[in-house]
Amino acid sequence: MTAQINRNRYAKGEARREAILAVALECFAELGYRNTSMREVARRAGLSQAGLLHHFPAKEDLFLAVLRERQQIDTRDYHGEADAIGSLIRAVRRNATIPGLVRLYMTLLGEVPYSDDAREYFVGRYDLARSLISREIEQGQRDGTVRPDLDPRTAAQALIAVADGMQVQWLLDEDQQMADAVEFTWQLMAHQ
Amino acid sequence: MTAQINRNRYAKGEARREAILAVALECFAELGYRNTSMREVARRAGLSQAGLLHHFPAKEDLFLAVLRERQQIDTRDYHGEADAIGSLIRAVRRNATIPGLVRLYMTLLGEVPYSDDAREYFVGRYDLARSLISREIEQGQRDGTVRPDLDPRTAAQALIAVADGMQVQWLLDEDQQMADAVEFTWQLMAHQ
DNA sequence: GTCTATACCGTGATAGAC
DNA sequence: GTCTATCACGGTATAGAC
Repeated sequence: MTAQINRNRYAKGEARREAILAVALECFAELGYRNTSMREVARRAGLSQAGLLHHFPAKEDLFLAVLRERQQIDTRDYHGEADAIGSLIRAVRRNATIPGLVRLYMTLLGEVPYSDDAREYFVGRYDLARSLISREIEQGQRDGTVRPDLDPRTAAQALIAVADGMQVQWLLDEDQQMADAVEFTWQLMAHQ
Repeated sequence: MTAQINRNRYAKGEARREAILAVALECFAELGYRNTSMREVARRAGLSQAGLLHHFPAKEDLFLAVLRERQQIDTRDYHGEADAIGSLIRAVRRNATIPGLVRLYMTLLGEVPYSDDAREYFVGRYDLARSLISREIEQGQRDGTVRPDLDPRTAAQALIAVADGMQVQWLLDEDQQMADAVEFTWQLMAHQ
């Protein structure tokens, strides 16, 4: 990327791109992917539809860019924390406080069967989470804080699954305490 | 509905409707909801687009009909079984063998944030599952087969969440043993 | 109940001027 | 980089024959 060589040359274009991306994320979360038109994104971003297409040649590209942005956030969140399971629980708890975020997540999930980009995003995300969490479970088993009879990989899968599944239930009824259910499951895995 | 008064009068129309519905379900599972056109459904069902519109005036109506059909199947499956948790695990295991079914499920879930019909369907589905499963957990606690310190409702939520969450992971990688993860979680809840 | 034909409008996408 | 103009397609709708 030449952006670092001469930042000013692309600064304006980059700023535009970022602004569009923020609008797109807002639209996807608010209206859903399929109910969001390029014209609406363009309107909210203050340029014409063709102007928008200069930055993102296809709607799919907008979708992809949103995915990539989220991936950066995820990776940073996970790597910044030594405590993968704690950060999973905290992330779930935090998600409930950010309007539209869980909606967006569900929208992205709904695209998985039909978009290779969406699949790629989630595969990477899950691989990372699974390996970090199962490693932590193994460590817990060595420390005697986690039941020694658990298969670390299955346990990690189950923990992540609870987090995802509870987002669905929360979306249907915001009274559902999604983080509590994840913590509950994690405590079941604790040494007896 | 007058269908019961004189069945023959509507038998042909009903058969057509059912055939269309089967095609629509196939299309949604294969192509996704948003990639399925009314014209394509009509083509596969062997009638014209206008003919299709006679039975289902809007695409949303097709979607709704698919939901209702699934709801019937679900209700029958759950009520036919005394063993709600066992039937949950069996359902998850069976889902992996029916092509497109998990895809369809994800597609429907993806519509939740934007379709009242989809929300209504899932709310009813989860309420039923949660109450049946939590009741069974309470019974297990009385029988001494389930840990007495568990909150039955939270445990039921977590079990359902694992089932849903594992479908996501399975969609990304069919090697994931989704039913095993549900069983694993259920065994964590067993009396120690 | 089903067809053909036709039309309206919103959508994603392209071409080419500035 | 942004625009106008234009396109083809899809969801929806209607009229009218059979």
